[in-house]
Amino acid sequence: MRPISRGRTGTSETRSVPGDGSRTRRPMSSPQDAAQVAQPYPLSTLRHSVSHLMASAVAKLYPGAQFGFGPAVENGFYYDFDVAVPLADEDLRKIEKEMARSAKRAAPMTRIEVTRDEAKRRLAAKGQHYKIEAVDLIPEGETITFYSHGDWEDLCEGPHIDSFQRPFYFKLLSVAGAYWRGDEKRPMLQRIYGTAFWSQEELDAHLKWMEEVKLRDHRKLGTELDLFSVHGEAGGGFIFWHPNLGAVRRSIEEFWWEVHTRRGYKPVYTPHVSRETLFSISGHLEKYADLMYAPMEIEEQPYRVKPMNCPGHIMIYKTRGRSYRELPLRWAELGTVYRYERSGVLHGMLRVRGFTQDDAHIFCTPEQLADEIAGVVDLVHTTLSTFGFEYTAYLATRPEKSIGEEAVWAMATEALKRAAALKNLPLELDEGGGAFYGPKIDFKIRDALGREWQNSTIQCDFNLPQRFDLTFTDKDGLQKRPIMVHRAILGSMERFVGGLIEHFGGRFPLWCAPTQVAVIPIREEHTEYCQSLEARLQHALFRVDAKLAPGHMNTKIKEAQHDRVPFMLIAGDREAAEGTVAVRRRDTREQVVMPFAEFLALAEDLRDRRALDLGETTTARVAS
RNA sequence: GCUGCUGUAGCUCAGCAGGUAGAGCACUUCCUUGGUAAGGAAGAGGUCACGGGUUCGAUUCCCGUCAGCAGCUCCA
Repeated sequence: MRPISRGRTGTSETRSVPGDGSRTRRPMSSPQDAAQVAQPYPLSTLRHSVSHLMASAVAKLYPGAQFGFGPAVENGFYYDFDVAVPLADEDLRKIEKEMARSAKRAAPMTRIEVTRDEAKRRLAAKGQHYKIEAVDLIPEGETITFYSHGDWEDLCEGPHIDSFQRPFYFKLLSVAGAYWRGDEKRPMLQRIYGTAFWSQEELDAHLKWMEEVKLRDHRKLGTELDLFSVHGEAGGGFIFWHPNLGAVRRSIEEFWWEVHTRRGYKPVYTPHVSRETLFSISGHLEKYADLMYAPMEIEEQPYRVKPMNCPGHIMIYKTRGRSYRELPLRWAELGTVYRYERSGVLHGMLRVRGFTQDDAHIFCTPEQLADEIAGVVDLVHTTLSTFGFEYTAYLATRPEKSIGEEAVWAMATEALKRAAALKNLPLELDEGGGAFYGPKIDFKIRDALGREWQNSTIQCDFNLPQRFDLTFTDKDGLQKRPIMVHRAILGSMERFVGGLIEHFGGRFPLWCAPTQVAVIPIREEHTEYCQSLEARLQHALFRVDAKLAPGHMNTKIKEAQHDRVPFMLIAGDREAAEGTVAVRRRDTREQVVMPFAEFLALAEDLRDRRALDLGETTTARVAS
C-alpha cells in the first residue's frame, strides 16, 4: 500500500494535522474516516493515488523537481519533493488547480512491471536519483512496478485506483521540510501534506474537524483564557502558569495526592540540583548526557540540574538498612525536572524544557511485584477515567539492547501480565519496546477529538537497584535486592494539563475549572447580596468571580461565557428578597431559580465527586 | 538542531514602493440602573522583538541574535 515509502514506518505518518506537536499526541483518524460509504478501494488507496496526482502536477509546474516518497498517512497523504524554490501556500493552490486539470486529462492509472535494471534506467533517464535509491531499498525478488497516468510515471508498488474519473475530493494542506528518508544527515526535501475523500461531505467534515482542533489548541486557549505564557526573556520551553491555570493544577494535584494517599503513597521531596556524582552512579550522565544541562560549578565541584527524580528517591532509600517488613515502599513526588530539548521541538506546554512529573517509585520484593503493579493499574484507571479518558495498554517487552538476566526479565514480564489479568486489563503487545532496564506497560489515552497520546507508564527497573546496590534484609536474614518500579500516571503536569485544555476545549469540569462560579448582580443595588453569595461560596472553597464592578449584566454574562465558567449565579430583586439565585450553566441559556443553599449543595456534590458534567436540576422551577 | 515562514498596542490584525504608525476587542474615566452573549461618549496605550549594517533618513532593505509557527529528527 505504501510501496515507495518502504523503509519508513510509523512515526511520520502520524503528523498530518497542523497543530499536532508531538508523537505522544498523534491525531487519530478523524471521525469521518470511519463513516465512508462502501467503495471499491480503501480510502488509503485513493489518498496514495492522489499523492501521485500531486506529484505529476508538481513535475509539470516545477521542471527538474526530484521526487522522494509519497505515501498515504493517517489522515491523508504527503509527497516529498526536491524543488529549487521554497513552496508557499499560493503554490499549493496552483498545484491543486493543476491536479484538477490533469485528473480530467489523464484519468486512467496503469501498472507495469519492470526489471530492476529497467526501473533504474527509466529513473535515470529522468534524473530521479532519490527514486533510484528507492529501487535499492526494494528487497531482492520482489516485483518492481511503475504506475502511470498521462505522461507521468512513478516507481510504486501500488495498489492504486483505476482512474481519476472516479469522483473524489482533495485538498492540499501544508508544506514543510522533511529529511530524505527521515535522516537529519541527508538533504532536506519539501513535503506537501494533503488529504482526500470520496465525497465532498467527508472532506468538509474533515476540514471542520481540523478547524475544531485549531480552535482547541492549548496555546490559543492559553492566551484567550489567561492560562499560561512563555517568554523570550526566560527562554523557550519554560512555562509560566498564570493564576487561572494554577487553580487547575492545584485541583489536579489535590486529587492526585488524594488518590495516592489512599493507596499508601508517601510524599518525598528531593533537590533540583545535585552533585554530578549522583548522576554518574545512576548512569544518567552516560546514558542521557545529551538531555542534561551543562554542569555548574560549586566550590570546584560539578553539579547538575536533575533530569529525573529516581536517584533522589534512591538516596532516601539508602539512608538506612531496610527490612522486608517495611516493603513495599511507595514514594511519590511531583518532581520538577529539566531536560535539554532542541529548540525546534518545543511546543507550547506539550514539549518543554522544564516539567513536573507525577513521579513515584515503588521498592518491593519480586513476590510483591505483581500486586504492586496491579495497584498502579487501578490508580491509572481511577485517574484517567476521572478526566473522561479511555485508554489502551501496551506491554513492552525486552529490547535487543538491554541489561539483566533473562530469568529476571521473564519474572517481571510475567508479573506485569499477571497484574493486568488481575485487573481485567487487556494488553496489546509492544514486542521489544521495553526500556533497557526492564519491561513496562504504557497507556495510550484517547482524547475528546479522537487523538491518541501516551502519558501513563509502569516500568520495572533492575538496573538502578543494582547500580546503587540497594538491598533489604529478607526473612531469612539474607541481603536481597529490591525491584524498583517507576511509574507516572499523568506523565508531566505540563503535557497533561496542556492536553486537558484541548480535551475539554477550555471547558474544565467544575472541580478543576479556574473560576467555578461567577456571581452577577442585575443592578448595582444587588451588590451587597452578591457579596454575601461570594463570601459563602468562598467559605465553601469555591473559586468565585463576583462581578461587582460597575457595568452591564449582559456584558458580565458574556465575559463569564467567554471564560467558560461552569456556573453563573445571577441575582436581582427577587433573588435578594427570597434568598435564591438564578443559576445558568455553561453552554446553555436556560436558567433555573433555586434557593442558594440548594445550589451550594448541588455544586459541592458535583465538585466533590469530580463530576464531568454540570448536573441537572429537577426540583427547581425554571425562571420565567 | 535542520528546512521554510513569522515577529507592528494586552489580544486579533491593517499599514509603510524607506520620510518613526492605525482598526476592532480589552483597559481607564464619565454618562447609562439594565432580567440573561457586546448601551453611549471620551481617553490612555507602541524604541513597529533585539543588535548591527546600508542610507541624509530604517518599523519598512540586508546580516545576526532571540522567540514563535508548520514539519523533519528525538522525548514526559
